[in-house]
Amino acid sequence: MTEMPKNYDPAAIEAPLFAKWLKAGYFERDAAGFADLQLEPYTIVIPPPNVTGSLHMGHALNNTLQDILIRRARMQKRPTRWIVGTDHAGIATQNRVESKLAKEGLTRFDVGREAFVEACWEWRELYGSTIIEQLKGMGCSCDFTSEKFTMDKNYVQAIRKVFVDWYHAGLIYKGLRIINWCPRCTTALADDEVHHLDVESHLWYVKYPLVQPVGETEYLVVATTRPETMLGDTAVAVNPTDPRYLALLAAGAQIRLPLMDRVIPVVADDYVETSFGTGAVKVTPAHDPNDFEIAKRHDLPQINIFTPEAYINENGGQFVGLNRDDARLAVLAELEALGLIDHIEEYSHAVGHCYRCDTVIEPWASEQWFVAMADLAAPAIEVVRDKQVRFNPQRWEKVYFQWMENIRDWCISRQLWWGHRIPVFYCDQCGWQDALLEDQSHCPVCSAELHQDEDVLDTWFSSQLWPFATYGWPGEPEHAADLARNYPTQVLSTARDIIFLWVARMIMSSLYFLDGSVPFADVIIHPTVLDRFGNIMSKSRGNGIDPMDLVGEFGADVMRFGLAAQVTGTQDLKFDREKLGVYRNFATKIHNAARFIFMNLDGFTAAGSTTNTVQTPVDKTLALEAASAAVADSTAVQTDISTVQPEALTLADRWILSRLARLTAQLNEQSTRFEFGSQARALYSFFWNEFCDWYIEFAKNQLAGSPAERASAQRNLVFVLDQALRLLHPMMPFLTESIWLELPHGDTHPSLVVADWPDQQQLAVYLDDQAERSSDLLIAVISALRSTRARYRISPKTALSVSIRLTGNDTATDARLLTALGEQLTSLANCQVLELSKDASQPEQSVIVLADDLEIYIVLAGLIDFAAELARLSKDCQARQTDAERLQKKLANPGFTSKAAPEVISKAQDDLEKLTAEINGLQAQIAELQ
RNA sequence: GGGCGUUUGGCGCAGUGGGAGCGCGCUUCCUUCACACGGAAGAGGUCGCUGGUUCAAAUCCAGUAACGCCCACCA
Repeated sequence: MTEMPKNYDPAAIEAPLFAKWLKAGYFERDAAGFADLQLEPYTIVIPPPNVTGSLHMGHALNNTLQDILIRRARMQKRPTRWIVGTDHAGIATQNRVESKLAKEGLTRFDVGREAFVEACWEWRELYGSTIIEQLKGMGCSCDFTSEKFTMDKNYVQAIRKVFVDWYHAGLIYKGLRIINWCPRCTTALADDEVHHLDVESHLWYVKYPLVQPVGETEYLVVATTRPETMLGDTAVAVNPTDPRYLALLAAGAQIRLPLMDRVIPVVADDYVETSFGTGAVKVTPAHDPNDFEIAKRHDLPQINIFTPEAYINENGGQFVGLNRDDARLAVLAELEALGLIDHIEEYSHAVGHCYRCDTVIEPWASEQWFVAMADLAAPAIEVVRDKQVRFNPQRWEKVYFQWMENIRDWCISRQLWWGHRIPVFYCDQCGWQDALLEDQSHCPVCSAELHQDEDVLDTWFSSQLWPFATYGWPGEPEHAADLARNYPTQVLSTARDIIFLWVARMIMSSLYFLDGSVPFADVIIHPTVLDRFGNIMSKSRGNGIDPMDLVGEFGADVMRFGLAAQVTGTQDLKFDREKLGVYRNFATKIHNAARFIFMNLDGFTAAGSTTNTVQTPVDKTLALEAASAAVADSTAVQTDISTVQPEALTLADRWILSRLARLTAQLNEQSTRFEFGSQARALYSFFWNEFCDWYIEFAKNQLAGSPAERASAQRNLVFVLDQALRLLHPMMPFLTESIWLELPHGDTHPSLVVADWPDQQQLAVYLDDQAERSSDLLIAVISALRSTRARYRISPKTALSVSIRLTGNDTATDARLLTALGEQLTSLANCQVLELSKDASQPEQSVIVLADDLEIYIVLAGLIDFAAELARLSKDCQARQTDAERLQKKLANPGFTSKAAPEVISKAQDDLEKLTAEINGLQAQIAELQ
């Protein structure tokens, strides 16, 4: 590879690489034979996106995180599978197809149920793969060979089994309740499918005349936010203890309901708060859940005044045919005309909206199917309490508990056509009814024709089975072994708004149907992706960003890394596309580091590098203890990570290898806690600030040195790059693969996708505190020289002389380390070292720069600006004096010396001593300059 | 009404008991043979506020303010 362009071009490499990976079968369970079948399988089920959907930023983030986990597990050789598929999304899909029909002037009723469902399937065939293709575009390594769908054949069987079992266990029942009705979707919704939004409205105080005045009282005033529902009022309720109404109650007062001319009672009910409004509540049993309960207690009739589309029906007298908004205006106008509006207050309250179409929900009395939740919830609470299922971050378990402990029965019937039809069959002849696993046409009792329930099930009723229905459950026995080996899955990653809708229900159904096993060990609740101002991204705000646009502009790797890097445990993610520029720069940096290495590999082959002839250390003065010995022993590092063996010959080599070992350990540790942001930052700073900024610079000297030095530098550059690419691969799969395939690492794996994850244990032999110390010393000296040059505008071409006085605790070691780095000092800072010892003296005409454990004297004969230098020294001295005073005060404090940890005290003492010496030195120099 | 989260340099964020870090932006210098999507050197913060615990608080506790999110049937 000789002609690498300066900039990384993702568009050119991503699609072909992905196609190659797919063709090779790397994403399938046994990863084309590379997985170690002895290891525990690693499975994630994707939260199935809606077939109607296209990728949004939340998906982009969520699927990035899952792919990071999956790719890493795959490189660790666990049998890995990321199960992918789509959700039939009852309401959403039905809405799409209905609006398509509407364009032809048709409704679903015009075409009929069968043809409509057929149209839904066609729609899915046409558009259902959009989001799957987008996942591929992001580089997601799902097992695309067996895509699942929540209406697959076996899935239908799963649904029926669950329904029938629960029905026969008495957990599913039908009942007349006030449910949430969406008049646009014309279906019932579950409580958690309703979004409550605060709406600025009014509280209307309406006079309800008594049939017979009680004393002076001729009417009651009721307060309401929904005056139009008065058409369905069947009582007025007051609190039985309310002194204002005791006389009325005693007299058995009755109301003549305005506009409807209906006589309704005044009832006493504890539900009524005396402090709100007038303490008198109009009771509309068919359109309010509380009123429904009051009506049950007082045996009041229910009058439904709405059609399914929320128009006033025939029970609404003169207002029949009006929609609910017009009805409100008309009712108010009429009441006003009759002088029955007492007064009006501004009032803001929460109003339910459909989570699919945003229409205002109508509480509606209706017969629906429910799941009794209490018995299912109890064990599901337990498994989270005893950590069989862990929430990450943990605080989300509180949200889960809160909901589960107050759980209400789940309305599962939907008045839709697209979905799993409720498998309950009725006989009109004899009244027989049952839930059946297989369709049946005739009554087993009287042989009359049966008919099936018209409703379909809530989409979440099928989604809850996703972790095991995707394994073919209950299609035993062929899937039983698969399920036994691979269940539970490892991780479920999702957004927080889905904890109730989905996560909780998967846990409950899994516990019930899979012998008490949980569906996954860890739940990751990832941050919400907000726009750059911190607003939720939404269609109505128009502030959404299409992830595929980002992939087009920056490449999938940059988007993935950028998203992962911004994940924290506590904050939502304010996403600014401009910020991706940072990560594009990082990708370019990686690209160019690789480019540099490729340009310097003349004469290098991986095969040549595998001869374990370790070169004699270049600097023999460095009889460096442990690390060198360990590395010289060729058995210390196995050859199955990469066949290129590094050589820790110089301090720089030892340093970068030590840092690499530390990074690997750190990533492994953070990964267990799902800390994606800190992993990304660790990778970023290792690669850029350590590998590129320093190691590659060090290596340039070695590359220009003897053939032995050059060969050693080459193999170390290849080794570290190879390892870094492995560590980066889960986050940036394309870029890393494109480089890795060209790199002569000697590894025979055909792709980084199935190569080995760096082995923390094997790398641990490179941990080397001394080498890390050496880089601190070197960097301190180089920085001192560079900043001095900058201050006095001294050209980098002007060679400088320095003397270094060592002031640390182990000056012998420091001297040795710095001596060994002399060559690096010369080339990176263009200087020569005059003296290096604990007794070094300050040369004539030099400036002093202090660093940790070093006093650096830089000879600047004829170059010093005395005024500037004096100012700088004074400032430096002052800062140190402030620190010294603080330490003196601290050490003089008996509380500190008696209570603080001994090491903390001795550190403070050391620091003070050091500071005092430094201050003396600085003052001497200041005196000299003055 | 209840719960959760956030508040650290201009902006976006790390940092959980021993004297604050990163990226962007900003200032100055450098187009020298990986990278100007670059390199080098700098400036910039009394860690929302008040009180407490502690020898020691950005970090623990209490209170308070602002912002955000979730749950909740006062019409």
